[in-house]
Amino acid sequence: MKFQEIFKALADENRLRIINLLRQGELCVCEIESILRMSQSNTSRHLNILKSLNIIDAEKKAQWVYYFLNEDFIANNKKLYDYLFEQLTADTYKKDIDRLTKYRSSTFSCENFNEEKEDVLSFLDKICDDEK
Amino acid sequence: MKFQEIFKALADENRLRIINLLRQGELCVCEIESILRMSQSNTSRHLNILKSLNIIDAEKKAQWVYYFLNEDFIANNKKLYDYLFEQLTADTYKKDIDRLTKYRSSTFSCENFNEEKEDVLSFLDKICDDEK
DNA sequence: TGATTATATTCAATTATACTCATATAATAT
DNA sequence: ATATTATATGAGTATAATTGAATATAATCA
Repeated sequence: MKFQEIFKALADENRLRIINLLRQGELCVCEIESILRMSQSNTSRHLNILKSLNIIDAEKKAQWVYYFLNEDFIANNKKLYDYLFEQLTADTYKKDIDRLTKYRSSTFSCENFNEEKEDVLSFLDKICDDEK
Repeated sequence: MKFQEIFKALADENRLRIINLLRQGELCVCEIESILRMSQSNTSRHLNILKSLNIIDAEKKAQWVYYFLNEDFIANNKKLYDYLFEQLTADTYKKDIDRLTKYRSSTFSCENFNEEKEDVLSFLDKICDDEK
C-alpha cells in the first residue's frame, strides 16, 4: 500500500514546501530550515518522512546532510510528479522559491550557519518584504 | 491549497476503495456499504469527504443517493487520476471489484436492501471464498 | 582530548482523523 | 397521518500526526 503512504506524505504543507525547494537542487538541513523558517527538529522530521518513502534521498558531506529529490522516485512516479509540480503554484511556494533564489545569490552558505543564522533570516525576510 | 486536501482524501484506504468501486459506475450508499463491508455511517462520512472535494458527485433518486466519479475532477486532474488507477492493483481492490461484479450479476438490488442485507453479505462473502 | 556545531531522536502536549453508536432527516409506502 | 427505510449528522472515544523543547549522536575544530 505504498502509494497510499505517498499520498499521506504529500498531504502536508511543510513537506510540499520542502519538495518544492528541492526541485531547484540539493540543500542541507540548515538551509531548508532558514528558507522555510521551520524549527530544526521539525525540518529534520519531515525530511526523514520523505526519505523513508524514497521521495528524497540524502548524502552526508562533513557535518552537513544534503537532501535532494530521488531520481528513481521521479522516474517511477512520473505522472504524480508532473501533477504535483503543476499544482505547486500557490503564493507560499513562489515566495519560498524567492527566498531560495535570494539565498543562493547571496554570500551566505551553511559553513557558518550557527553564527550567521539570524543574519540569514533577517536578510531573507527583508528581501521578501522588498518585493511586495 | 486544494490539491493538498485531495492528497489527504486519497491517503485513506476506505476512500480509495470507494473510488475504485465507482470507477465501474455509480452506486448507492447501501451498495457500497455491503460490497466494502463498512458501517453505514462510516460509508456516508467518507462519501461526504470525497464529495466535498468534488472528487465524486451524488444524485438522489427516490430514497437512494447514488454516488459517481465527477467527470470534471477527472478532466481537471488527469495525471493524478491516471496515476491513481495505475496504483490500485493491491489484492484488496481486486477483491472489491470481484464482489461488485458478483453483486451486479446477481438479482439483488438496493430495492429491498433492509430485508436482504444479510443475504447480500453472505452471498458476496461466499462468492469470494469460492474464488480462492 | 574537549568544545563546538549540524543533525537526529525522544518526550510530552496538542490537534486532527476515523470510527461506533445513537439520533435526526427525508423520502416512500401503507 | 403513521410507519418504514435510506442516508446524514452529532457526541464520544481511540488512535495517529504535528510540533517544540530538551537531549543524544556524529562530525569537525582548536
